[in-house]
Amino acid sequence: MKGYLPHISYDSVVFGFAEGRLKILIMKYHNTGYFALPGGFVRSTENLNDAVKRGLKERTGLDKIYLEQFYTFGSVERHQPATMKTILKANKLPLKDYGWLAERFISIAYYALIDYSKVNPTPDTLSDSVGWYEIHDLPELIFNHQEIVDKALETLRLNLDRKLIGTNLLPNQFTMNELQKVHEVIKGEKLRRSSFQRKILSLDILKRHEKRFNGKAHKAPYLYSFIDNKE
Amino acid sequence: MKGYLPHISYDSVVFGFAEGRLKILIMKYHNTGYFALPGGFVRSTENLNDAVKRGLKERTGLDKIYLEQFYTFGSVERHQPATMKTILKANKLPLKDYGWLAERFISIAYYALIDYSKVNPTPDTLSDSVGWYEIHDLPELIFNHQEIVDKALETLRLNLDRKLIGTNLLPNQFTMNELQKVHEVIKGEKLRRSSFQRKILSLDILKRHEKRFNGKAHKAPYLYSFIDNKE
DNA sequence: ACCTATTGTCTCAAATTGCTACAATAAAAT
DNA sequence: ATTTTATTGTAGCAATTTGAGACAATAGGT
Repeated sequence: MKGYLPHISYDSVVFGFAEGRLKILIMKYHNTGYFALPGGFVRSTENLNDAVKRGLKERTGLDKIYLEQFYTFGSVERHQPATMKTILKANKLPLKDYGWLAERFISIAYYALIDYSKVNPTPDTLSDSVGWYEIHDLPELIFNHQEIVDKALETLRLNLDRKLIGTNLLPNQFTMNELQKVHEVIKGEKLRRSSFQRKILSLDILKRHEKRFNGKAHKAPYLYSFIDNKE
Repeated sequence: MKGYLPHISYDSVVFGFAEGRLKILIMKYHNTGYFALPGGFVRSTENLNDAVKRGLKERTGLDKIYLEQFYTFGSVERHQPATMKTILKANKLPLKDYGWLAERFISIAYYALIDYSKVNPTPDTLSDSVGWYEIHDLPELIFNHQEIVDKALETLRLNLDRKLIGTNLLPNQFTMNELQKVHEVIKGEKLRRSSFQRKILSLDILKRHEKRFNGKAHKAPYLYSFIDNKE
């Protein structure tokens, strides 16, 4: 317990984009072979959203993260005390102090969109690694974490056009082609180059910068950045 | 405590449609003048979703309800122990047994869509009335319940076209005009009759029945019902 | 028999999207 | 220096969807 709200946790699906693929952060627990989403708990006098931000800062080193709550998982089937007891034992943590971790939790799930290149994945005390995994090639995850990932991707897909969030997965400046690839990998389908470009530009949310000369033997693309406020 | 998960509650925004208006169920607490959304708590071995269904069944008498979770509110500002203590005092409930109600709660919010004509609003032990209020003409609500209502309506608006849910607010059979009014009142804008009709019919989700003769001096409209499964 | 309000549907204009084509161009190849 | 190659920016037209109005059909009143 020690200052945290009992039975309440959060899980986060941290999306990054690299090598043309959509990736998420997965933790591996010490000496168990168990894989899980990064998660945490809420202090007794802490805002839920702040708790999640705090946890993400610890795991990624990033401060201002695009973050969205998408579902709260509250089924009793989620509760698998044996799994958590195995993890505690592998970490030599006494049940008397840490047994509360093996109780039932209702977990609020968030997804985050971050610039892959800026992240410095940092394990916590229970885990010996935090790493990037391609979203369609994940190891087996504990509890219902695979379900959480699936729902995160589904929600991201639905929100992609409504909110203008693809840019959160890219560096400050990016080419139209990179943005299109982000959209394609989230939607899981190829998009027409000319239609995509026309659509995005008509939204008036991008600022055009100088070209990027990348040494390739063809016309150099313009760089764009996302315009936040436009009054 | 007594078998419930501490610090966890749910709130429900129950939508109904009557007199061309969108309404929701609001409870009034005994002897206090406090108004609130219908809510409740989760038993230690109960699915979150089942807890909400159980509560709605008690308040409305309905069994199969269209229900959707839309957000979990976890800010500390929600916590206003003085308000809850006033309610307990007005109900002559001793703090020693019921003080847990005045602690901090993280609340999972759901909205429900129901057939207004089928509901039988039933108060619980703390409240002396449950009644329908037009969504844009609510009394002042406790805690952050107004924020919850606002977010429920916003989510309903976003889901209206994506999911095919307008029919859940109407009786089994309804006219195209009634369905259009439901859409208009949720979106907060007038819709074109011919475009609306064309759009809805093209979805192939409605079955046409006989006409409804309502004694008015004009052409009688067809009745429709929602088709669930179509293979 | 005519009038009135509403319904179901058609039509054409306007806007959006799908798809192809083509000139521009950065650097490698000749 | 010229040609070649891969990619980019954008124009143009077809196909589709949506907006807006019009009109015949009709249930019941006058």
